[in-house]
Amino acid sequence: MHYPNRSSLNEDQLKAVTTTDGPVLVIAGAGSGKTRVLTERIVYLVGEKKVSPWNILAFTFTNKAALEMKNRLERMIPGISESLWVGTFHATGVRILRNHGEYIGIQKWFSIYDAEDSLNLLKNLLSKNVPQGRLIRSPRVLRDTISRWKNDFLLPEQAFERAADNVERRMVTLYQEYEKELKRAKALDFDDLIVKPVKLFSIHQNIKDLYSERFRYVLVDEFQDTNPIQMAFIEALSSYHGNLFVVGDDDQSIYGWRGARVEHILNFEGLYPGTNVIRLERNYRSTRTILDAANHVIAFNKGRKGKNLWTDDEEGEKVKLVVSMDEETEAMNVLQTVLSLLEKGLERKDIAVLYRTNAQSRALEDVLKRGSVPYQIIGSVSFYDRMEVRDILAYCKLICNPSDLVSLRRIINVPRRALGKATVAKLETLAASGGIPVTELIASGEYDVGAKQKKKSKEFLKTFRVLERLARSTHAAEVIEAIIEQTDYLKYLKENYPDAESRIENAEELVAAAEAFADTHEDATLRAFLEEVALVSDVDALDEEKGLLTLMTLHNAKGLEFECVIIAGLEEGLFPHHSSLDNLDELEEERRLFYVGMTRAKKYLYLSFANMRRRMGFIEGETPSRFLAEIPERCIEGDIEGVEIWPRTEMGDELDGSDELGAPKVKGAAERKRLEFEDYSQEEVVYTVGMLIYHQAYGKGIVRKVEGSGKNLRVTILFDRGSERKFVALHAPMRPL
DNA sequence: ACCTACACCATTTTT
DNA sequence: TGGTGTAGGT
Ligand SMILES: Nc1ncnc2c1ncn2[C@@H]1O[C@H](COP(=O)(O)OP(=O)(O)OP(=O)(O)O)[C@@H](O)[C@H]1O
Repeated sequence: MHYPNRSSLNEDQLKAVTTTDGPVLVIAGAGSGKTRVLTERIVYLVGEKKVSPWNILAFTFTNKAALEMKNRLERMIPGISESLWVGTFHATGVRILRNHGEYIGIQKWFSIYDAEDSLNLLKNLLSKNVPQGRLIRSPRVLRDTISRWKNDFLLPEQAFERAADNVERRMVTLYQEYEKELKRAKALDFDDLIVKPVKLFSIHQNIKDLYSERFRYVLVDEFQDTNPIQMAFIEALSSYHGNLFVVGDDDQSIYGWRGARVEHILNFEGLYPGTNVIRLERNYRSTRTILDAANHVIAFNKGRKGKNLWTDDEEGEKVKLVVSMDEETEAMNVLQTVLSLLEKGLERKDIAVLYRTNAQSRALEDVLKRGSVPYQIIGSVSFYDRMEVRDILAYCKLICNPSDLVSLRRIINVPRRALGKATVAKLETLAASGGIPVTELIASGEYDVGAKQKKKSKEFLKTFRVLERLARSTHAAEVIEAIIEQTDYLKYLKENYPDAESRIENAEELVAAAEAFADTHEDATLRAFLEEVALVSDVDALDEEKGLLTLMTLHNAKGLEFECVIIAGLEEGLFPHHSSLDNLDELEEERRLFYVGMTRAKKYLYLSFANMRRRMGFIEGETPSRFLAEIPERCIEGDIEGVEIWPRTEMGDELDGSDELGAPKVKGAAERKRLEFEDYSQEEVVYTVGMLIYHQAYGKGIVRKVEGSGKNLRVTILFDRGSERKFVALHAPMRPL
């Protein structure tokens, strides 16, 4: 067989596949086949250039993408995936640390902390530092800041230099203490999985050489969303041979908020002189109309490399705009749309509903349940985030790593063992001064607590020892079963939670997950299972077999494609989101996100907008997203299932007089309709209890309650139709009667 | 130590 | 609207 399979690649793709040596930058537009290029390139290297798969390292954005790539490669060249490294940055980092972490004092079986574990650690830290602790109000902000520093490759010292004020300097101090605590717990947080390998490479040149000499070819997917620490990781790993191949699309950079730098792709040639730049501009995914619409939207962004994405595909159907009264109606319209598409012969797995925020999934979920359309939600509350699952996993982590304080704190009193805050704090300090894990302290018996807590703590240790021994001799599923049994966890759930039933199901599902893990992995130890669990992402759970309609955020949809895409919630303040409205860079990132969403669609694209939406408990009037006005009129139509189309005007008009951030001043009917809403708010209406009002959407009602004042004036209305709702008076489309 | 009630506040997106 | 943190009672 000859590699590559030339008939399945166009000229540019072929060039990207066969340009093997030196730095190569592939600017791959949406749907231009970069997945195919990446795969074929590896096949070409191994099949034609006789490169050993052992010498190849490829980074993907998700574990699922890595698995799919391995499977595809395996089909083409059986046996290839055994020695080839394909994975996410984090998975690769873990692999390196398990092998060589000991060189920088990381024990082989460190715990991996996810965002919630990190948060718990920080909360505990803050509670210990009462006096200064007040300077930092939100542990979440602290956690995100530290994470951001790590992703920016800023060690505490460097972060301190840049700290702008006392609050930030205090955060740096806490960053340092947090690092110490992690070390004490023999744990790494998620960001460390890349930070530590980079540190390892910088301290031990020989280890760096070991890897970079091995990896003659390094490939990176989704390069536009790499952050500085990942870049340092890539640089180190490709340093010896310099055959670095990166693929990305500056127009699809959507993770700037967590430190990703588009500059990596924009300045790549400067960083790597002699780079071969290849552009893939032929789109194989979408219809001409969808591509036309998406191209126009993204053209509103300044500061892009610019590309001319084209397709030979048919014109296809127009983009459809659906307007609804409120989010419930929107959900119902989505359901209607889905049902009509199914009638047309599409399958559920061909349809995705995308939205900006996870909160939007609720209304959709309710309606889909009632409509009995089988669906899956990616993200939101992930299975591994459930309290009961986390409890059991905390037992697992503690068993593998008794120093893991965060896990210990979580479960030492779950189920209740009379070991409360005071007792645990005492045990912790004592253990810390002896430099031993709390479990060992209990074993030594050298601690002074109440008689009851001493007895209970000994009992806890006994259970722990049994589980520890079990973990050494058997696989994960059995250990987890034993945890549930030995601790009488299900009884605890029944006695303390009214919704115990579903929690018990989740506990059982965790056992099933561990069993499934054993079926597919040679190493099914508890440690291996924990590692897998720590690294899974939400999209990894995406199911394409069971024929499910898919609901997920636009971020999660990156890299995927569907026959039909429905994007919900196209409203100012939601998409683009509030927080990005006063910053051009962030606004442009929102636009890229919209672009990513649009370009997921192969044949059908629906855009949905609601006139009202519940936000933080209140109902607010919404105006259509500026992004809608950026779609040329020729590409879009409305009137789906009897819903009125949002009236639109010509592009030129819309651009005219747009403000600095590109918010178009829409003229014509759309503007008129919007003004109708805003007119209400301009009258300074004084609402009093008992006043009769008319609401644009809900009809007549009576004021039941008035709270707050000015911008925050809230009124509760009981409508003649029977419902009672609360509004922000300023935004509500209503007037007194 | 543990439970309940209440006040507060946050909400963007996640490997 | 909801989840979380805390005060006060048992
Ligand atoms: N040479 C080709 N001929 C025909 N179809 C192709 C070719 N290359 C790729 N495709 C098809 O184009 C579609 C998009 O490919 P792929 O998912 O790799 O795009 P992508 O570049 O990763 O897009 P994005 O950046 O938007 O995620 C796929 O369905 C793929 O099968």
